[in-house]
Amino acid sequence: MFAIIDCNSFYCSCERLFRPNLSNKPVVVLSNNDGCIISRSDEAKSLGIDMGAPLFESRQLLKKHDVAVFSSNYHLYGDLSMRVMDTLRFLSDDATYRCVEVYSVDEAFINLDHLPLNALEDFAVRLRDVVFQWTGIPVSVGIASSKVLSKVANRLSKKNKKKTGCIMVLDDADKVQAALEMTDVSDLWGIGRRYARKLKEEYGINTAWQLKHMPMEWARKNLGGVVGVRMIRELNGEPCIRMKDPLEKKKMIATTRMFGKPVFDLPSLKEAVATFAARAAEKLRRQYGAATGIDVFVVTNGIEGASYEYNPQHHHRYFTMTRSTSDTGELIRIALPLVESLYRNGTKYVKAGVMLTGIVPDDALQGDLFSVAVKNQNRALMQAMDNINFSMRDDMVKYVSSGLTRNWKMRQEMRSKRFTTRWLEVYVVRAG
DNA sequence: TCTGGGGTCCTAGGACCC
DNA sequence: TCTGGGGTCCTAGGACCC
Repeated sequence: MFAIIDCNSFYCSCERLFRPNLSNKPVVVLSNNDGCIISRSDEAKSLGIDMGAPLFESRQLLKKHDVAVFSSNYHLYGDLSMRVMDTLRFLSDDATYRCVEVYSVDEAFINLDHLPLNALEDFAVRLRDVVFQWTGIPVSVGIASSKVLSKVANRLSKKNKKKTGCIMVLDDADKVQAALEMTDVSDLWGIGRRYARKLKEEYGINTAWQLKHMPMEWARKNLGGVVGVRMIRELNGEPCIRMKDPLEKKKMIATTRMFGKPVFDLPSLKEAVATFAARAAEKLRRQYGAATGIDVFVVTNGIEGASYEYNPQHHHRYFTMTRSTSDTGELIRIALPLVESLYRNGTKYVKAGVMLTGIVPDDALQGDLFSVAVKNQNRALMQAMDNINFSMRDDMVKYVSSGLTRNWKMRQEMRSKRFTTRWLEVYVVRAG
């Protein structure tokens, strides 16, 4: 059996932790650049505020109902996420069973094969209560025989919190049937917009229960090949999506941002790309990796003076290196000519990014037959830089090409303090 | 007039997730 | 005026190999 533990309205719950006066009030958290609404408390949901709604469209509604609005504060959420995950690992004896998979910042799967069926409900209650007691974050727990079914259970547990207490265990066929019958295909984990529409319009399949009874061959043809087959099996309670090894490294690392305001000039664009390359390299070194490919992209949105229209166009350039590297300076040197070659005078740029691919472990750095012995990658320098930036302040030490003014920096006008990760911003209970 | 079979690797692009 | 960021997996098709 699998459990999925999901933090309720995670970002909002984090904000509320330090603003207890907001505990029954509507709260929303915005995406980077204060663009869209990406987390909503229950009270905000019931006001009809949609997930992903652009802020400017919801301003009226937010004001009318006195909704508390926060910019996203990833230092805070990341730290609280760690505490929740640590608690889950502790409660499930992860050191012994190696059974916790952190799936996202606010979700984790736990493999429960070592527990008897009749112990599942109690275990779920314990998870919910102890996590709340130790971290202050409310969670929902769904348990079933496959990951897809556990997601179904989790979702339903939140639908009617009073009745379920945010816990649902699908441990017999009747419960599974009832759950699948009340689940729309579009709410299944793995069925997105496209497939949901196709299923409904072309095949008249509306519920998860209907989908469960479709033949494998049909799924192979019409639902993305092996992915579709897996979906049918999972719906039938047969686990096909394995637990991921927590030691697995990322295969791609990206750092991308919308600009706070549009950029028209090349120097600013280069500054941004250099900054993103530096950030990406930092992430790369954190997993002891080195990259062989770098992809730089910019996003344009019409030309200066043209009337506003949201019609983003991506342009990118790729470069494959003869040997992998994790050196910030080297990556910046490669990235800058790429962005120069992309730049067109008079174009309005709204976003840019750097993606590192072809990631290999950095102890297996492949030498290059045609260049002199590798100069140790400036590794000592990189390490010193990372240490300073980690312990003091992001960007305490940086490359000049990343710029000093940074006019393109994103907007974050309503960010709360980094209560748990910055000494200067620690929560004050009593002054003096 | 006619032109094999079997395989690998890579990239682009689509679909999905939170 | 104004619409996030960071990932994964899969497939098709081209280039190339013997």
